[in-house]
Amino acid sequence: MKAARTRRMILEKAAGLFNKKGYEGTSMADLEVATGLTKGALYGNFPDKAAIAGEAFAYATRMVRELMGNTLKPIPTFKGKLSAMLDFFAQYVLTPPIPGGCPLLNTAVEADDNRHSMRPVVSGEIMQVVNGMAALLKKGIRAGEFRKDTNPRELAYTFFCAIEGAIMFSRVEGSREPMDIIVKHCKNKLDQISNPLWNRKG
Amino acid sequence: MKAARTRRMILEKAAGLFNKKGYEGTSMADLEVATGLTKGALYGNFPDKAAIAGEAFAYATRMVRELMGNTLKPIPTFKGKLSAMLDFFAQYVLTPPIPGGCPLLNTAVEADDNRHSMRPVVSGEIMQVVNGMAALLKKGIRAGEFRKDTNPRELAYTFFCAIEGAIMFSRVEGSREPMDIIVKHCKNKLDQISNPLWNRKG
DNA sequence: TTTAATATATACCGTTTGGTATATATTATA
DNA sequence: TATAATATATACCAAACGGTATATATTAAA
Repeated sequence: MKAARTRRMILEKAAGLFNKKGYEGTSMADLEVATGLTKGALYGNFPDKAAIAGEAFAYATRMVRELMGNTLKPIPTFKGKLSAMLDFFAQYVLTPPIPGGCPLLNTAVEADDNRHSMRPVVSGEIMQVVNGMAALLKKGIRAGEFRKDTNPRELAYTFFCAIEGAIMFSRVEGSREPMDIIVKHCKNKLDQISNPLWNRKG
Repeated sequence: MKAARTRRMILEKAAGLFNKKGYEGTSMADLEVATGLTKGALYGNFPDKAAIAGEAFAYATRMVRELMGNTLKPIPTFKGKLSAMLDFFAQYVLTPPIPGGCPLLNTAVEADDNRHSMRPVVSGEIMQVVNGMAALLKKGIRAGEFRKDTNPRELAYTFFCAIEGAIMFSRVEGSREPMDIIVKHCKNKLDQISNPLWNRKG
């Protein structure tokens, strides 16, 4: 069927639009222009605007997750993976994989008071990222890369929140500086929790 | 003049509305309901919707700044002030002074791609907060509370970004847990940079 | 208390909103 | 290639949008 390709194209364009302009700020007319289609085609593939936005968010997070997965896969050490993860998020500032910055941040801020149905969805996606970071820290401890008194959960939460805050800060300021400071700080922390043997290694 | 009180009342209601529902998500009809006034009164006091939103943001940040200033004023030590600052931001999660969470976060996320004119305004407000934190750290170093190898600017950026990310996280999850973890982490950091004499003091 | 100035309400404007019914292309199957 | 199924375009809808002109209250000054 042709619809499958069309659906994907719509979601790709919609993901960027909603991420940049928000749900209320994006009109069906905007989607017509971005996709080069008409309302007939859009409503033929999706029941309504909310469905497009919902699937577009799922598309966006899947894209980012896949991209990050591919980036981390070849890296041998857990410290290296975490460091690359920080660099990956740091990219969000000027060259985000989905135009408009981090879909988690944008959708979370929009969904905390409005768009109630999106809250558990966004929350779940965030938990996946944080749990992923915590898992890397745990494995790193077991592998002897990190000190045993490291608190994986606390550190994962801290890294994630600092990075998301830095995305907000850097994007509104139009400068990489805040993000660079946060990434540097987090990498220092990674060095601090590293066992001497592994320091300067990954 | 009566207009002064009316203006203030409009801004007070508008600040909460825009902070909760965003600029695009808030209609003039919403403002009529919230204020109990009609369009005639609203447009008699402000030229257009953008002006209301702009002044409402200024109102919101001024309120928060005054509230925080009064909270920190009676605290004697710089470490105590910084600790109270963390607690103050932590409040944002469930009982924000302006309904809808942190105006800096909400407006920044909305303004990075849309509402271009608001970007320098939000950026300026954020820098005030970060510079305020950095100033407290610097004074704390000079007063002997904090170690001399502390980097005030880097730490202020990190605290601020972590807290803002935690506000986003906690609000979308509807739980204080992420924020509590970040506040605990930041306070630990404050202990780490404290000189032994001052530790456990304030 | 009258009057001039100010502030608010009412009624309306053109445009845009999300969404639908239906006609027309475009596919894939036989 | 004829045909049935699918996909897209066109034309339209009522409602809501931001904003305005003007009439009516309300306030402050004389």
